[in-house]
Amino acid sequence: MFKKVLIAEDFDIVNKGVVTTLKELNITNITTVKYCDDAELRLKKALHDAEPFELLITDLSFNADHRNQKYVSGEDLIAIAKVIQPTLKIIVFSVDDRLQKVRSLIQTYNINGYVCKDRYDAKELTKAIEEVYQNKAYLSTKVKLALEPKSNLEIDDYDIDLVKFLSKGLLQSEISEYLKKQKIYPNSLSSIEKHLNILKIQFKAKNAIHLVSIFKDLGLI
Amino acid sequence: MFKKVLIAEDFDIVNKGVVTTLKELNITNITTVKYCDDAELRLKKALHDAEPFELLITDLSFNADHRNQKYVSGEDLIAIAKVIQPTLKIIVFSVDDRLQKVRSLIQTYNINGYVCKDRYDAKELTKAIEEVYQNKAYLSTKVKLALEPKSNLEIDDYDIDLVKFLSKGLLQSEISEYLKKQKIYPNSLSSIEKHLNILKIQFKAKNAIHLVSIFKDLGLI
DNA sequence: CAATACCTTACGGAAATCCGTATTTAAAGA
DNA sequence: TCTTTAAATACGGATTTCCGTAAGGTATTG
Repeated sequence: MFKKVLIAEDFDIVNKGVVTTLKELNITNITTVKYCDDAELRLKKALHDAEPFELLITDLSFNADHRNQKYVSGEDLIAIAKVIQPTLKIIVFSVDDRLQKVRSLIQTYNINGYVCKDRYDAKELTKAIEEVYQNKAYLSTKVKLALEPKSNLEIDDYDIDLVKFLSKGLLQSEISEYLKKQKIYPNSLSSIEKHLNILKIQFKAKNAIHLVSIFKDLGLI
Repeated sequence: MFKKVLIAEDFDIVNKGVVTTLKELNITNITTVKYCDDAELRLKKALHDAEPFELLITDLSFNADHRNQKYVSGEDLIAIAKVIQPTLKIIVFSVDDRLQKVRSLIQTYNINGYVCKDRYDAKELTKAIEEVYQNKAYLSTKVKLALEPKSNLEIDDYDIDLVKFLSKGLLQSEISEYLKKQKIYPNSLSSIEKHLNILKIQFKAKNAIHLVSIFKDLGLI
């Protein structure tokens, strides 16, 4: 079993829960950090001391607070971790169950496991650690479909961003301007209208306000 | 210290974290449930066996799954718990940090503590348990302001309803129609526009979508 | 390579909103 | 009762969204 594990998770209580779960697996050398920046330091130091971590378990979202941080998300952390120590095994542990997100993490960073925070997450986390230790990949049942071909019900980040812009009060014309500046396509007003319209149909929203409201309720934005 | 505690929390890992925290307080008689309905049964049984729980620590939101539930939220659970056992101490443990929510829980159910899931939540939860044991109330620093007198920024129910209607996708003209049917005044389209406009200025919202978004973030709707 | 399917973009008219101004109504005070 | 003040309503024009149609571009497939 893994000997040395790093946990990056901002909530105290979740940290405790993960530690308890690891101890049940007889893993004793456990380090926990509440900030991604701390995780980077720990990874570097361990490597420098020739006692590298074997596994990183990380959350995706970290609440911002008074401490100014270089890396603000689990994704940032994963990116830098893979640079520091390419062989490091990584399991993501997050409430986020969007297939799109999972898929992109697998494709971009080649993460080894993805466990959703959920009713039976302790069991799944345990299983994930065991599987990853045996060089297998592990995905929570909730996101197993991530590797399947895309379903047409899925919303991609582009569409989520559109709704997010709306929720911040931008006009559709302003969104178009912004996307053009960022060279993100499609960016015509017409396309934005169309995408939003499709979303409205998919989510049975009566209008843009309703759509934003639904997205907020679903936690998509 | 409390002898017998019930924890209602759907996520495994958080459950483990809370249990670990309680054990550090030398509380040994701990029951955890993942569904509100189970919590109700446990409370009733304990009372019937003349070994009632002294403290309930409950989350507010519970993910829905295949199991059909009578009580779907922590608030539902608190309501029924207070009926079953009015003397039960209750601490809410939630990520929700909306003052409006906290205030309403205190006023409606007279809960004893409210701890926000956050970076230092284990410490706060510990503190909350100790304080509540001494018959004091405890609120996380994040939501301490909930008990302060209402600021003049707070808005009346009429205005909140307007924004709520918007969030459900009603047109301003439809809202006007509805209010006329209900004989609620003011109900002219013009007045509705004006009220919404004042709200937009108060909350620095760029447009109606933004306003709804802000209201949702503040937990006003 | 042609047929097709799909996506982006463009355009125009209808509907809804935003916003300023003016008028009416209701409440409050002298 | 008469003024004063504030709120509710009415109205019009500008802006934005909504929605259908159509043209152009690109990738897929037989």
